[in-house]
Amino acid sequence: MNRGKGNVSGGGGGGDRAGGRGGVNLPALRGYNEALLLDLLRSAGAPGLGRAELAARTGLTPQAVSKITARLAAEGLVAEAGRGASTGGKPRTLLRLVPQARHGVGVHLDRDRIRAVRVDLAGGVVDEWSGPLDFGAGPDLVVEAVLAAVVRVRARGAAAPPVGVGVAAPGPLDWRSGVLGPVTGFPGWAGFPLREVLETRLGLPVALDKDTNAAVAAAGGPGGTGSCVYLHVGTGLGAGLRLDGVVYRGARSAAGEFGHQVLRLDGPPCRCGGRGCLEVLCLDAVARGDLAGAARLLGEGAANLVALLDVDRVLLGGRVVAAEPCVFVEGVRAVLEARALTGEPPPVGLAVAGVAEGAAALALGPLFGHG
Amino acid sequence: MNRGKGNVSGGGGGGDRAGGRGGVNLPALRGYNEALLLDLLRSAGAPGLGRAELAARTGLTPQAVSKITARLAAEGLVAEAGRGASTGGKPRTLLRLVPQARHGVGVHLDRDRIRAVRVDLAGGVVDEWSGPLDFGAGPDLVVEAVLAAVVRVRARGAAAPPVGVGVAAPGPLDWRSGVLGPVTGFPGWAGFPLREVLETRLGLPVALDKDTNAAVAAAGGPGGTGSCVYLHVGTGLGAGLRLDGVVYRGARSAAGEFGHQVLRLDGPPCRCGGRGCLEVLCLDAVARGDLAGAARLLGEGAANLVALLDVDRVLLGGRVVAAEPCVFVEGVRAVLEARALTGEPPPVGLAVAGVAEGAAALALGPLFGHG
DNA sequence: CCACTTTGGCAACAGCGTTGCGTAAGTGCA
DNA sequence: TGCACTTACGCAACGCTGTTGCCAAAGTGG
Repeated sequence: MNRGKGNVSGGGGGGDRAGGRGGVNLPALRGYNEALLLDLLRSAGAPGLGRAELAARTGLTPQAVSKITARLAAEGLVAEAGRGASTGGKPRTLLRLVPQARHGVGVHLDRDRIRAVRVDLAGGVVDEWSGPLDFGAGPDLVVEAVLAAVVRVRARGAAAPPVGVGVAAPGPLDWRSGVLGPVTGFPGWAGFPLREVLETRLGLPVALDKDTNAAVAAAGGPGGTGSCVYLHVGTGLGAGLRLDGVVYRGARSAAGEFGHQVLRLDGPPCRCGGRGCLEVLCLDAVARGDLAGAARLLGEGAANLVALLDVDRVLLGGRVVAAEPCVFVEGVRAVLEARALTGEPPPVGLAVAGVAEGAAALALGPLFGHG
Repeated sequence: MNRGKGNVSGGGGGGDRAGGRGGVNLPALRGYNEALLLDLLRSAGAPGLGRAELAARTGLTPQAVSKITARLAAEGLVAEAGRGASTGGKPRTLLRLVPQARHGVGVHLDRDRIRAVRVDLAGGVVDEWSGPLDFGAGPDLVVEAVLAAVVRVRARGAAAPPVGVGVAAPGPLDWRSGVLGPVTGFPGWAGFPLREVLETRLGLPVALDKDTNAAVAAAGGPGGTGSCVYLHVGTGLGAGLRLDGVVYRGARSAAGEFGHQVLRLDGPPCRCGGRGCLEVLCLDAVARGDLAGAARLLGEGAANLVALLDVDRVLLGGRVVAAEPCVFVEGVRAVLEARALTGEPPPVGLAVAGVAEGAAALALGPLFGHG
């Protein structure tokens, strides 16, 4: 292992990922530093960064940065982009990411639709396609649908193949093994090794994750280091957690069960067996047409979560939210404001990027050292 | 930076810790791999591990492991410990950690007591001392008390100084800067740079953290990789989170506010301004003498948390729990059992190691690459 | 016009894990 | 008892990493 030679994605640590951390050898170190610089350049965005600035941020010497960026430039991932203002000496020659150098594909499997996007390294959508889907039709048909969707957005001709394909599916699923669980309403999926099947059929690395996790991966934007939660209100309630910049999935990939927190002991019974779960209360309010009330309830749940995890930002999404975005954003914000323990509550916003974009971001993750 | 030469603690990544990740150079790589092997040997415990086994677990070559362990042996951190059983060839010569090679000191500042321990590398308590403390007497007196406590447990004579000193204090406090916040009941502490002051006075690295974080760091035991929560019931309610093996502190070091989750909308008012917080409900039950009811309420809050974070293990501690441990463990366990969404609920136990031991573990963290 | 600052490349270097190969020390079978 | 085989592990040479020393380029400011 750790024979990564010439490929940027070779970094990350090596070793078996079962259990503890792996050892680091020189190819892994090289890959890590390359990914680190790529990540910094991606975060920096348009104007670009000078080599000296990269050196200061990473703690590497300017000479090392020059060597590494030269390798990245040789691979076409990085290019010079004019000069910056002088600070009393020679002006820095700016470097920027070349977004078109590589691509990633993301696929969102919803219960009744499929959407696929192809994104460049900057996260911009280059191509997209969506169509109907019957998730309940079972693995075989859905696999074919995914393959067809990937073909539709995949670059044709001589262009390089995508770095990887990210697939976002309804939970529960085991992220480590890539195997689906008993999806609510579609128990027939339980135990299907979707990631493995897709990797074989596509011949590409596949990242399979829950839709909420994909959403929060995209929502965070590139290179985010803070903590952020995505709250989804649709058929059910779910949460995606990005803690200290990385998606948190929990010991058994089951983290994010946000809807079954009890908000009202002795409240109405929930399908989970409990009573007074946020999901029951919130969806009941939605069914009654009381969106403001639903938003307040969602806010209470969000406030519990904000207090526990001290997050930077709260993002909302899902079909119910999309119907009346402002009502939900304002309702949640008001509750967070009222329940803030100290200081400012975290800002509340709408998840702008889609789930498919998030899945693509997960597929590109290893390139930037987030895999 | 990154000039670590000959010192094991030099690893970890280097670079400024503000913002993103740092770059890795050769000294940092060396330190990382040394810490990794030390961590594996610590986790392995008594019988020891062979070099070949270390190589298999890390992904490094056997030759690299031999070189690294030779360096560690030269520093006295590792020693050979007999031979293992043969598996068809030459039997492996076992290596084990030398617990006495280094020490760490942990100090627990409670509201009315101070306790200090000295632990060896295996986490075993070598020396301990405790005495009364008036945390409200203010920073100056408490700093003197800490210094005195460290002197009492510190190894005398020619022994090497401790690797570091960990201090656990009531929150809120800012872990990154080492500055205390407005501690509940003792607002005079707000803004006091305890870590900096102690580092100057002691001449040793100091790790300052919330008591709940220290508790969960110890509770996890050495080298844990799963997710674990520690729930504290004392004057208030608090939680320490260890997610994927590392202590999670949140964006502003405020994570773990477990007591102010709303369990009963329109319940009794709480000092935080909300209504029906777990803390109010639970402590009211305690005040009424209804410990079983308090345990059930704690269980409901724990179940919310378990569902959200998918933790492996739940640990209980604090004076209220200590009064009737079995009632709380059984009560929480019963609720988790009833509210388990799928599969087995995580086991519930008592936090056996103390907070001071956890503080010491935080001080030893950098040695094992957990800093 | 010149001193100064800052950027960034070339070449030699120290140090990391890796490769190739030899030796030590067991097991298993005839 | 003898021999083939397996496994563990060290020595020496090596390739590749980031680092250091030095120098050219390209600005600013008096």
